[in-house]
Amino acid sequence: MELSRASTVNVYNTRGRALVRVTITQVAVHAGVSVASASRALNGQIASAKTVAKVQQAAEELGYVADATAQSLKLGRTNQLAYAVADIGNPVYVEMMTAIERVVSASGYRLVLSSTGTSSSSVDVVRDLGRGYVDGMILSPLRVTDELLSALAKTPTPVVVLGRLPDSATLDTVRADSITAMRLLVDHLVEEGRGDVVFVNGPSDTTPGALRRDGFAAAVAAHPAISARSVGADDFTIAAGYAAALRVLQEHPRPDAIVAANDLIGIGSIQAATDLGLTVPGDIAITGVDNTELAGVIRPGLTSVDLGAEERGRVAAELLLARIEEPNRPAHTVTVAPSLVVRGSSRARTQGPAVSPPSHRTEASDLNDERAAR
Amino acid sequence: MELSRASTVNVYNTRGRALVRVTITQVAVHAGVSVASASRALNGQIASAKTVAKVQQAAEELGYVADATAQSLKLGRTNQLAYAVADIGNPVYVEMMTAIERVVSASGYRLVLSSTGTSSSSVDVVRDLGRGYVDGMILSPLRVTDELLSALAKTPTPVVVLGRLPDSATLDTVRADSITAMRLLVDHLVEEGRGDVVFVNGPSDTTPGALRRDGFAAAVAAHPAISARSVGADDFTIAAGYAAALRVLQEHPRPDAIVAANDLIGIGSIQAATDLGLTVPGDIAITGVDNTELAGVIRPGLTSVDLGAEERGRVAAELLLARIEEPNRPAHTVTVAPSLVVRGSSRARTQGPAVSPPSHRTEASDLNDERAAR
DNA sequence: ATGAAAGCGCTAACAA
DNA sequence: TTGTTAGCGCTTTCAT
Repeated sequence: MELSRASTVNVYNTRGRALVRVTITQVAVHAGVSVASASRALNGQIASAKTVAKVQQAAEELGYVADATAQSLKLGRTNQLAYAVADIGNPVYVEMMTAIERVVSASGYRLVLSSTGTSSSSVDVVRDLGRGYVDGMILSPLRVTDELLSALAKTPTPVVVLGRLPDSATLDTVRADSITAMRLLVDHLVEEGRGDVVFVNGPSDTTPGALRRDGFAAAVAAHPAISARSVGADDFTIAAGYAAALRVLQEHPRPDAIVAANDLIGIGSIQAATDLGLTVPGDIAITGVDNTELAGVIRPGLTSVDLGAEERGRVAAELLLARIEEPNRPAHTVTVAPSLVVRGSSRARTQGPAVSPPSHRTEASDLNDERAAR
Repeated sequence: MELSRASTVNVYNTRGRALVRVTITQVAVHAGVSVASASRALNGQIASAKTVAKVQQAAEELGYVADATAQSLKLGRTNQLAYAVADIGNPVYVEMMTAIERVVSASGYRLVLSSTGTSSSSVDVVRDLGRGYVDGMILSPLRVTDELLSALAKTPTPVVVLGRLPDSATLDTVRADSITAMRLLVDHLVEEGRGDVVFVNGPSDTTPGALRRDGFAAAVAAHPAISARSVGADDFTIAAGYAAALRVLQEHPRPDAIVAANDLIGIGSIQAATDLGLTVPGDIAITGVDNTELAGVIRPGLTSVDLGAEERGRVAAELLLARIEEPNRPAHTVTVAPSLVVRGSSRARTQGPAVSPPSHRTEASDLNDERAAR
């Protein structure tokens, strides 16, 4: 094992730790009953009070905990569900995870998070989770390939997909409505008097990238008077958004609005504009997508369209629980409606610095900003 | 199942999905061999080429995947490790997770993330993971209680703790050096001519909160000439930091420096100062802890002390792998040295807006800013 | 090289 | 109410 030269390492004697696993057989022997009685006593099945007492004391004394793999093998379920997501660095996925966790833990499941991004592909993750580690999984794939669809079709484990799938795939799915979302943003900018809009996308070979690009194209088509085009950032991150926006803002003529494909790109765009000495929204209006907490925290506040991450997570979890309960039920596709949240970054006039807490859409202080959509 | 009124729901017919799990027995029958031969063929044990071919084809045709729980029960290991963390919304934990994942996946383990924050306590998580779901775990507890120490002592699963433990606990541990970290920050601020410093802590009943508070107190004790005090934010978040800083900055006399207990509180403090019409660093210098990506992204850049999250994660993973391999080895405590990263938020004079990409400490553009520590 | 059989730790059906 | 026993799916001796 290599350790950094900068580190200090101390070594202590290991106390005698109980690295051995105590089994139910040992508990039964210790309590003077059969393993069946021990199992029943431990699981609240019918057993005499005397037996229960003896077994519980024996279990306590020996530090018994039931082995999860043996229990799972016998019972055919693990009481574990997985949320598999590519990019846990994006706050919107953390928000979804929190919503999912709330629902599944209320139903007695533990949620484990599988990060598909780093070393393994989503296909590997689906295959692996399909081996019985979990009773069901919620998948947020960044790219939907034929290989992934085939893995999804083959896995015996119930799956719910967050994101768009081809119509041919009849799986439970929860989707955002990118078309409406982009229309809300473009309509808003046009209302605010912007006429030269650039869409700063993430990678367009990802599902969200393709959908938001198409949504933007459809939205601007409804406004023949404005000028619009798209560029791509390398990633859905602040740094990539910064780099892409820097290029866009140094062109001539400079656009008067940037529609970023997500909040991170939008925040990078605000920083780029500020570093170029431009004012937001005076010189340039900037909007994001996802309405993450950061959008309310940055100055100026980032106008963003809320894709309902919390609701999508919650619904996905509910669909998964329903499918586990009834494996052959028809597949559902749920589309969650977006809503626009207008903040300072896209208004026609700048407001003076006001003392108000950074707000998120769930906070009352934000309600003034919010506009209903659809 | 309840669905939001705003949502659209479509229902399709379910294609006949293979919800049944195919076992190795079925593969063996299909291939015309015994289960033992099938197992050997599948696992690369000695078997004739003919047998291997037959078995592999049968497995392919039937879509066989070995059941994880049965395999785990038989082999006594799961090939899974867990990272249990309270607050996955904090980017520093994501950074650690990424480092951990890199190490463990190189050794053939899958990493699962257990979020201890939301519904269950860390004690529950330790107990649950100790049931055999995983071969080992890395724990980042926010609070170290006697109950947690007792659960840690009892679990048969190898554990590495990220954070400080009482000296009586002889477990593998990886720690940051809060004392040195806070000293680096305070020394830097004094050098820059600041003389009235407020420490905006997170909850001081957490381990990081207590350590950073003590570190700050020790650091200011070395500078009798400056005035210093501490206040507490409700949480290690941007919003809580904003609220706490707002209070501090409205007092008279106003301090000329804020030392925030982490970057999120520091960013909230910058926003609060800006919203009050103060300039950073002109009117007030602000520093953070953790050197997360956000510190390089915000304007002005947030001076921060890097606690070595990447290294701590990597070392923790290495310690865990070493312990799994050799369960009775002596316990190691590794302390990772901090380093100061100076950015615009704490300099004596403000620099004009410069066009440079948002930088993180790993990027070359940041090297100019960085000062070696220790 | 292959097959029969034991057994990982647990729960549940059946008998007593 | 309790104990005996089968068996979840897999790997691995042990014979052959």
